[in-house]
Amino acid sequence: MYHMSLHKPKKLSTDAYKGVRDFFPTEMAVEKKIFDIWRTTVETYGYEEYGASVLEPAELYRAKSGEEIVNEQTYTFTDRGDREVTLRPEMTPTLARMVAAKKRELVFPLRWYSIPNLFRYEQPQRGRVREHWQLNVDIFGVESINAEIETINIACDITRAYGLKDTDFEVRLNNRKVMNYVTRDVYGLNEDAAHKLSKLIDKKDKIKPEAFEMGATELLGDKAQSFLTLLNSKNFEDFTSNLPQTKEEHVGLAEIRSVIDGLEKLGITNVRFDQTLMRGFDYYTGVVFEVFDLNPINRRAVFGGGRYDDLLSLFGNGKVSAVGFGTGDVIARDLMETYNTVPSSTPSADIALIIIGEQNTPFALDLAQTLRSKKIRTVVDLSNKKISDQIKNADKRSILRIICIGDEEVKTGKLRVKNMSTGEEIVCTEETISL
RNA sequence: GUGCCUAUGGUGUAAUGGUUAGCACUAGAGCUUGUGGAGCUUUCAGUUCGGGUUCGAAUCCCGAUAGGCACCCCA
Repeated sequence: MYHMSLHKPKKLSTDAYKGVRDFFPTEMAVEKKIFDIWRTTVETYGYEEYGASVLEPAELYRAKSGEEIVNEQTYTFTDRGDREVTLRPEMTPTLARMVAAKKRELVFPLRWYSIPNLFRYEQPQRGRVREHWQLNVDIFGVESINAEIETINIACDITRAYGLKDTDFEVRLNNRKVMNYVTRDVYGLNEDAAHKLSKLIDKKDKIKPEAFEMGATELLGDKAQSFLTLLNSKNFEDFTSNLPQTKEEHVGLAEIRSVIDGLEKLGITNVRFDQTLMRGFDYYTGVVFEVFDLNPINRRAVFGGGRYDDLLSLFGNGKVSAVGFGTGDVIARDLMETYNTVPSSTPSADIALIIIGEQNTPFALDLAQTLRSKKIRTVVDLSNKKISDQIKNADKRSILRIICIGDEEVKTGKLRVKNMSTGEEIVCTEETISL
């Protein structure tokens, strides 16, 4: 126990801390179901689970994300040894650290997944909380776009397992190589201007067309109009034909084409090239993708990921090609609620033992052990209440079967297993009992 | 960090500025000491907090706090 204020007994709030969730058994059952979908799906692709501590040195994120993000958007504190510690806001740096650490002894290609809880210090709103659980799926050591195809395939399998049909969602693709080619080679921007332009593209759907056009003109001058035409291309073919003539197809475009073709061969046709898809991370180097629910109520991406071939070089161990994605439990819940596929809860036990008369408790406890040894989930009613109350209680918990244990049963050893939905009773003994 | 909205028992809700703040659900007790789902009786429990206006505030005003939503940001 901890000390409460001695002079002023103030009631403690029963609310969970801002932006984090309590999981009461009803909610926990749903959470477990989500994790179960994640685990069983990725394991059919041969992925292995890994884990790590929620605590990381703050510098792990500073290296990549910058001072401001660590200070303002993470939970960071100083420990007793004056170390800056951060509650992990994402898993990828931890994963990169782990893979880099054992790079020489790991067998590639590596297929790893994890379900970490992640923390972000932000204003909670729909689809966004301060602590969430996220499935992270990554494949290391595959240079070809088959890695992209595999991970997107997994993402689609999981989305379907949530209860969505292929017509309910859409995979959106882009390629950093293409965007770099467009901004640097085609429009001749320097790194800084290219970065600004990609931020602007990211905002395109959120700001007014005039504001977007103005921003584009600022960066591109008289080339802005041709850029706008390019960016407003309706589809992939349209986009490639709006690009200025080049001798041969750019490698980034070829990758996109291959991913779309490869997925189509696997029966995934709800894939669309989206030239405005940027994703916030700077570390992506190739194909980036998101999965979106087409129902506008869920505005946030269901999945997001891409290729990040350079990240491991942060740890000075050379490059390792990598493709991965993440998806959260919050959006999974939102989707299952939207599509009415939230799994119903299952009873906590297969059978309830009802005790009539306290003197019969030892017999019931012994019988319970026998049942459990037969893998029958057994709960003993220890309330000493009236028989009707005990039966009511079992009924409220949707426990399908009961046995009443009174003087008569203890004396004769004859037990009656009652089925609560049919009312049917089966006579047996402790030795012959089964469900 | 900014803006908008909201705040009544555990939950969901009702109450032209004017009775003792009503109802439903849940939970507890009972009608019912060997068989449940129904019904009836009954108990516990509420105007977020602090000011102000008024003869009178759950109701109107101001502030605080909390929550939701959106922006910012998005790993």
